[in-house]
Amino acid sequence: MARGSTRPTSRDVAQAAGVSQAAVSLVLGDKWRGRVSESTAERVREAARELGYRPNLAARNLRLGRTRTVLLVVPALTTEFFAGVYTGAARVAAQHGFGVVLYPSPEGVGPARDPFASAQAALDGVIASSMAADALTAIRGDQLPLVMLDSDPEGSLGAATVNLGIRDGVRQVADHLLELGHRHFLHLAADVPSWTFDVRARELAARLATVPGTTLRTTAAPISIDGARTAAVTALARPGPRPTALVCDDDKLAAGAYKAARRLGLRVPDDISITGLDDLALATALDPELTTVRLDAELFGERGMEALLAVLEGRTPAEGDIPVELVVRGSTGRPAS
Amino acid sequence: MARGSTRPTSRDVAQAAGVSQAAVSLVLGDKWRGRVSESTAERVREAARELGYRPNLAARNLRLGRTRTVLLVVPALTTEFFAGVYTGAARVAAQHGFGVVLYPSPEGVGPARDPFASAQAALDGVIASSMAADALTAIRGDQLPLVMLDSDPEGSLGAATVNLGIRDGVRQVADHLLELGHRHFLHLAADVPSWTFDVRARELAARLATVPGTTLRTTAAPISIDGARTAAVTALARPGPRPTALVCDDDKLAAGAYKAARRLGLRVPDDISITGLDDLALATALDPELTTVRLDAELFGERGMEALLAVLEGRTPAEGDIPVELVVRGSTGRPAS
DNA sequence: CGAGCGAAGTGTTACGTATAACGTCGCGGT
DNA sequence: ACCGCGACGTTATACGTAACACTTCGCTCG
Repeated sequence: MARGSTRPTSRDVAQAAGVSQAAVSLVLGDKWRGRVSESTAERVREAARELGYRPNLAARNLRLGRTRTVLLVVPALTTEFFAGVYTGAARVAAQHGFGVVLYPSPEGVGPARDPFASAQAALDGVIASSMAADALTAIRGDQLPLVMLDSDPEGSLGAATVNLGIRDGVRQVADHLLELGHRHFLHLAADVPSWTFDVRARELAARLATVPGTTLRTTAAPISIDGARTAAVTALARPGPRPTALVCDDDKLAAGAYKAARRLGLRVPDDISITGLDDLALATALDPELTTVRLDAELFGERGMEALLAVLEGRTPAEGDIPVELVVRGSTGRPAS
Repeated sequence: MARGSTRPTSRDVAQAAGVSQAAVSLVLGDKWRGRVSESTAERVREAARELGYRPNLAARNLRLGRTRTVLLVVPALTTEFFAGVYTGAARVAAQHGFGVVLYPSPEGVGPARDPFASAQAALDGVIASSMAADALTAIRGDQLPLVMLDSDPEGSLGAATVNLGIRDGVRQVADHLLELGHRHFLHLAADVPSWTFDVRARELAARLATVPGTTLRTTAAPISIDGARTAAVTALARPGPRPTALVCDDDKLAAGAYKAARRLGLRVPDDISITGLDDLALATALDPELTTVRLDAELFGERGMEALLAVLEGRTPAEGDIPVELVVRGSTGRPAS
């Protein structure tokens, strides 16, 4: 189905309205006050409507060297978390006349070298979360303004960063469990090399190290419910004193931990306390409901977009982590002494 | 942080290599066989590398009138289902040298009129799922080749459609429950006006109508776990014979149904059988695991992309629904007679 | 009465690329 | 001696838009 004849251009509209192309551009660009009479303006608008004229954005982008469009790169679409990030970013963007386009960073989908090769045509900047280093340098090579979400402020090659208060969240989880009397911990860690997960491990270890008599073991698992289940079953079956608290890197891993506990005949929270991180819908679908750390994904997206706008306008982005909140539900309790 | 000086153009590369801009275009476009000597070609490539040259895609798009980029519009990012759709579409696209960009159709994020206003600059076509009718006509107005996912073949204004075998899936669910002996059904329906949900309702009603003595009630709920819980609690508490089978429009609604059952003191599946549709990770995180219909999201995405490529090349897209599969787990059983 | 000014436009150019059309040069064939 | 041709490039142009610089004309003001 070929594109009919060919799309009408502003020149076609001009001819139909009996004016010059420049006049059409002025009218449709809303810059005609005092330059074109109301009657001619209306004639132009009418002609445009008649022909079904749509400006060719490739041409406009070329002319203006700017697109009012931004790319949001997300690690994967497997959780609703990034849906929230997108929503927040899109809201702020819309307020400033910007659009947001998503690019899930491919994992096994073609070479990682061309995340934007295709889209870059229409981009003013990039917001990226947990991105491979080579892709990162590719963007920097493109000189595209870049904001990193939840990334190492040191290693981000000078790009602006916006971070959640993950460290604070992990500390709150640790404090909560310590207060309940737990001393033997298992950390179910995400099997993904990323700063945001490194921080979780470091902070948990650091906090527990301040309390004498605590033990901490760690096991890594892929971020999937069944991967987590397998890893947790193995780790919990190991000899030695069984941990009474299972700290998971995110809610999905926690869901796997529930399955592991069921399989081993352990009751939550009587035999073992479980915590997550994210506060997804999944958290309240579990039985008992999951004690977790609520991350405000939308606020995260908003702050990311605001930072990018700041960079685009030559300002310095705001600093400071986004606060998080411990949500205590039924999956944590006192350990059986 | 301004863009350094300004990006190097092909002309800059030409000057550095001591050739014309046309030669640069030929070499970098890999069309130089028999037109440029190997040594000059190498000199051009070297200069391009040196300057860090990247072609301006806006200019290229303008020149070629084509972008090798495609937009995937998804209704929301709240489930992993569309992650699979994207993965499949991107895989096929990559094999054909195309890229895919995502656009979550905004719900309350700015006017619905500009889903692509921003991105359209760089698009050859659109794959869209459950799209509002006005946005649909907007695309058609843009003359952009369009493939609709899971949409009414009749009402799609002549656009190509690729559909899952939802009807077949619903019929399998109904058959399974009827076979177990259920006669009193509650349909927990998604509160979203969309063909894909209409079909579920129609097919379920049609199938049950063929068996004398069955009853079917319906209640609508927003697609969220807690929205579904509320709706299900209300519906199940209504007077009259309590349904023994609860058919949910998707897995997320089913998770809400579990919560409702817990709240009402009903055991699954002894007191009530529950079914979902999607087979998300959520399905096996529930206790007992959910009987549901597995949709092959990746295959769905692949078929969608293949259809769009067919349209772009003037071919006729393949026909036929994508098969689905009933997965029986622990959430369905015989009703207490 | 002429300078000046605002309204209402138009002519032209540039953005960076891809490619069709055009040169030039040396050499082999007749 | 001259034509033709392949190798190696270059020149020129168009894609559709936005915006700068300019023109024309009727009026007002000093």
